[in-house]
Amino acid sequence: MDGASAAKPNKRVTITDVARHAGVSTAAVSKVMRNAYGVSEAMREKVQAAIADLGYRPHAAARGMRGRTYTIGVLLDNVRNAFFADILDGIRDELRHTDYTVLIGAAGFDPEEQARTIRSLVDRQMDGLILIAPGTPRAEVLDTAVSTPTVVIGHHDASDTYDSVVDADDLGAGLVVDHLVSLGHRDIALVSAPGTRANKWKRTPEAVLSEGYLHAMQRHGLDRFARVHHTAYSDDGGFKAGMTLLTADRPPTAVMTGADVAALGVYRAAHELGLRIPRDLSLVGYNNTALAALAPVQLTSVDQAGHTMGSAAARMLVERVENRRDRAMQTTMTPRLVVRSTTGAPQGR
Amino acid sequence: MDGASAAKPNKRVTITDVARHAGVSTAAVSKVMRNAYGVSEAMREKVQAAIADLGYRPHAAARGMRGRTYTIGVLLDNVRNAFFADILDGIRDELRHTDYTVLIGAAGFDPEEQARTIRSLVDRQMDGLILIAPGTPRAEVLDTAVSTPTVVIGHHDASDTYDSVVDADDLGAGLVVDHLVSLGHRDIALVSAPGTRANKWKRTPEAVLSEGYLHAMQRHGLDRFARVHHTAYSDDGGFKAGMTLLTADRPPTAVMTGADVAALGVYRAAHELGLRIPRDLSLVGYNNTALAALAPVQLTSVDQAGHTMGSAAARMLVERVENRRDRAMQTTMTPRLVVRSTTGAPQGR
DNA sequence: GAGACCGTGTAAAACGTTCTCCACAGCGAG
DNA sequence: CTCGCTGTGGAGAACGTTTTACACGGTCTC
Repeated sequence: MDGASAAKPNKRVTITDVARHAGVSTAAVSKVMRNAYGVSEAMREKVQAAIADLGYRPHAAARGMRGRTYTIGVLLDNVRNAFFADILDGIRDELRHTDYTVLIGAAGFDPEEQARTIRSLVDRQMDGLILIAPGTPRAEVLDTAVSTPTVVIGHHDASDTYDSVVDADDLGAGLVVDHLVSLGHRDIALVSAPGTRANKWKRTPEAVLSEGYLHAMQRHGLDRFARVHHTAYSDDGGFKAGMTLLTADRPPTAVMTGADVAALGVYRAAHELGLRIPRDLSLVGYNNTALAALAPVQLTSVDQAGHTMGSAAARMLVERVENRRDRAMQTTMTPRLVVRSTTGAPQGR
Repeated sequence: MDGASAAKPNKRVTITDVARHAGVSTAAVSKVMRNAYGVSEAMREKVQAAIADLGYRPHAAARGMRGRTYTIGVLLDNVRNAFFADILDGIRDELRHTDYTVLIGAAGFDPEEQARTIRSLVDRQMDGLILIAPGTPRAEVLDTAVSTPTVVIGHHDASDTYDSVVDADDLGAGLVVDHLVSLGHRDIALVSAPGTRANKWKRTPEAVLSEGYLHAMQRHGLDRFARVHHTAYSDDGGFKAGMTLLTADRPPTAVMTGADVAALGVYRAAHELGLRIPRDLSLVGYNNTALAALAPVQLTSVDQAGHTMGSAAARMLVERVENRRDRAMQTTMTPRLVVRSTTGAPQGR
């Protein structure tokens, strides 16, 4: 292979090296790399041979100074959420055979830190951004979207600046309520995320979910049973919510949650209180993550097609990056109920 | 005016703008930014005021052309592994109050794609790399480590080029075997990952784990019971392994696995075969991920202190990036057994 | 009082690309 | 023969930083 040039240590092969080796100008090499207009077949071949010979890889940072950087940045709050992993897979699969690389910024839940991460991505000259349910003020997102193509996943607030991909969470909530009602439940509680973020997102996934839940309860004439408990989407948050709900005067016979992991927290609470599932309590999660399907769990959940959402987001983003579309658009996915063994008919007690 | 070329409003604030605003040279501003030697107090204040005034943020790509980019790249195969999430948290916490940003490349399991991702990170001028159990040929890692400071997590193969952080997996295996033996088990099987990667890593985590297991079995005089089953670390892989092991002529009374998720697959197999845990089968995972602690699971597992491993890796990497150390080093963490309710005394059957 | 040295600041040369012009050659039309 | 067009290639100016090399004025030392 290249035993000869192995001697020189860490010297990168640059476009100039390629140009010299092929006996052409750097401009020509650049054109070939970007397959831009104005190169003859002969030129293309000559240059490509030189590129292969030298093992040239363009320096992304340098590219970023003038043109594209062929990098897509993804912001998410935490890597632990298996639903996000589905989205990421979708993004990756969509982009696999393109020149784009996906880099992930895991920012944590703190809005300020998320904002910092977004700025970092922009400073690093990402060609486009995919923000998964960002907690930063909407104004900031709008701001960065002006200069960097952006797709927001999760929040239903549309915009003419950024594109968005959402799941019809209201429909999802309806599916769950319908299912539970058809089993005979009437006292159905919802465990949702705290919607108190003072950041101008009006239609967060949790808000839309709650809305759908309330409408569905109303539709079934069960308004008076409706109650929403807000808590963090985590095992612990779910546990606390479960404890509160299940030790109330008139505990619900069914609990639906906005995230699988929270449902498992409720599960733990029920367990601790000596309630059996689904005999004494029916439990439904959301997102249908790998957790839900686990052997000892078998949680009824709502599938959001995270993979599809991810690939849709990636596709939309690339369209924008490559200037093939100049109007904002929204994509909405339809959720599907996956019934497993944590839901059943309520046993009178 | 036309809508097409509309709006290039967002002109970035550059170092030149700051320099002009402060009435100094760009070199001076640069020095202040990097707090380099040779600026008077007055100068520093003047420049910092200008920076604040204009909201200047250095352009990382441009920085990358000459100096640092203040970005650390992390390679991992899949985001789903909760253990990796712990490591990431550790990295993030360590770097939180520094100027560095962490970007994650999730490459999947294909070695070729992992290699491509590593190259991407290098091309994007990362200051340093943290590779979590990379599947790429060792030679390639050594190669990139020459030009970019690199920390390898997981593989026990040491090097004088890259730093490494590992868990004493052999000790971990010993802990598990000791625990199971003390409960009365003798027929203990290990479910490990396929070690057949032809990529020159001799001492992968799985290999060291198997080694530790075999030694421990030997130590207890249980050589003849020792058996290692290789499978992918996934729910499905664990299920298949469980099926094979548990339907054998002389099924083991205890199974330990190299990953929690695989243990849950075995759990599913046992469940399907009508075996109760821990009565008919004791089960131990590895990594003590959030999965293990889940209410319906309560899996005995080995804690690897992923958070600490991550922060150690980050600390070591920054030392290298900032040239505060020029010798390679290895850090080894000590594992700890966390006993939950999937292990118990074997019931003769 | 000459030289060496110090601390502070700047000018200008990189860094590796992209991209806008411009030059040139060949060719068809008038 | 000139003109204008077209298709191909290259020169060179950005892009926003860092860094080197040096200038300048002042102090210290002998």
